[in-house]
Amino acid sequence: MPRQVDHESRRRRIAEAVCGLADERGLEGVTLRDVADRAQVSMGAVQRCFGSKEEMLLFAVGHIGERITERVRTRLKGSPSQSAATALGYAATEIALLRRDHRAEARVWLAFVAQAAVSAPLATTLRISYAALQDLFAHLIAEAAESDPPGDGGSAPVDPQQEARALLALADGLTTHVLIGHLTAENAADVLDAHVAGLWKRLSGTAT
Amino acid sequence: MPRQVDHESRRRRIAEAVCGLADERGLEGVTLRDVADRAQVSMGAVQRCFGSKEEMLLFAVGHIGERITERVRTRLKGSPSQSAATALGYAATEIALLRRDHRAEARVWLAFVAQAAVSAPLATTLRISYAALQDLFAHLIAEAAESDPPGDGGSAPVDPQQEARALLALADGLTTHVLIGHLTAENAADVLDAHVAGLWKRLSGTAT
DNA sequence: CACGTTCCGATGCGCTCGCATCGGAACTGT
DNA sequence: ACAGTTCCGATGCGAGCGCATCGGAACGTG
Repeated sequence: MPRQVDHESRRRRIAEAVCGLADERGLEGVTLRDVADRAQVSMGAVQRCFGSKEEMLLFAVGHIGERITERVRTRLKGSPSQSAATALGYAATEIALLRRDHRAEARVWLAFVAQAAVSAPLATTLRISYAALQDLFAHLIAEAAESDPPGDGGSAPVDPQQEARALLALADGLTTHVLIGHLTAENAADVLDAHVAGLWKRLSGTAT
Repeated sequence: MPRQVDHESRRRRIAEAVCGLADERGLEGVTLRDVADRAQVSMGAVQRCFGSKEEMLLFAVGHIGERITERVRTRLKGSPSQSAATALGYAATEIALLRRDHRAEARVWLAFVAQAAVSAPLATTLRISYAALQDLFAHLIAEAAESDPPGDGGSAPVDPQQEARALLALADGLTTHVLIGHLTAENAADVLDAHVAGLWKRLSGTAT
């Protein structure tokens, strides 16, 4: 068993290179040669790690998806004591990738999403991440709902899944609008905060 | 003044071809040759109409942007008698491009949005459409607010611009999630309806 | 220490791309 | 009719792409 190489770490490094290029020039600007250059490996190495360009992109999108999901999860675990509402706000802000240092991730994610609209395998990979995030949010909302039940009327039958869908879509839309410069990051943060506040109010009952 | 050709209509035809291809294969799949084929003109004609590929894409995105905005405007003018809330709901549904026959437009739009994240001129063009839509929504919301003022407390200082931003972002996010198959069109419609209903309730006062 | 296996950097191939070029068709004004 | 202008279809070019190929370097094993 001769010379062995840690394929997995190399694949991850290549994925990072893919993301860097996709951030700067869009998905169309991602070529095998440039990826190899940026990852400081030769083209041959890239070809050995991935059977084709598509396989490489698929791995990259899965990689970044995991990274985002993991960051949200970490954010939640890191501060379990605070109220569910606060946690929800943080998580939503995190998912909206509003911080400047996450702008790159957002651009890459958007590029993949657009491509997924015409590529079935890519769409499948993306759905995994979205499903994970939606579930995460839904559980968080359900938890908040039962830890702080409606005051009296018990009127609003808040559906955690539905609310999670809304929150996720809103965060995604806001991120997109910030990326193309239609909104500022503050605009988006305000909208998101207001939405979370509204959700929180509905959870804790209709009373003021 | 020799042979004259209706450049404008030709440009529009070419733009339609661009959209058709972008819908089927994504923006990367749009080549001058294929565009010419689909538009039933020669490559030379395309090159004469547009100085470069980028210019062609820019025109195409402006074209489809106008088409969407115009459709929403028409939808509103067509039924001016109904309540502002109902109109808002219709407009939002329209903008979310949820109907199956608008799926193509949605895919094309998404492709351009993603590209705009790394292309300044494209972003500028897109912002025009988004600004128009946001203003449209904001005016509609403001109108609804004054035609149906808060019942008593007059507490909630609903900001039309902010609400318009939220609605637009939510619609965009939902459209995206439907496109990649994370949500069904019904899911999205439900979420959108619920959001509009919530907004309406906030407009007409905090009372049940 | 040689052998066998695994790995990869360099190179080449076939293809497609956007764009430039140009000769002739199409058409109007005289 | 004919000259002048506008238009466009065909063709060529250089560049860049993804992928296949292969000879040799690197390294565990007997």
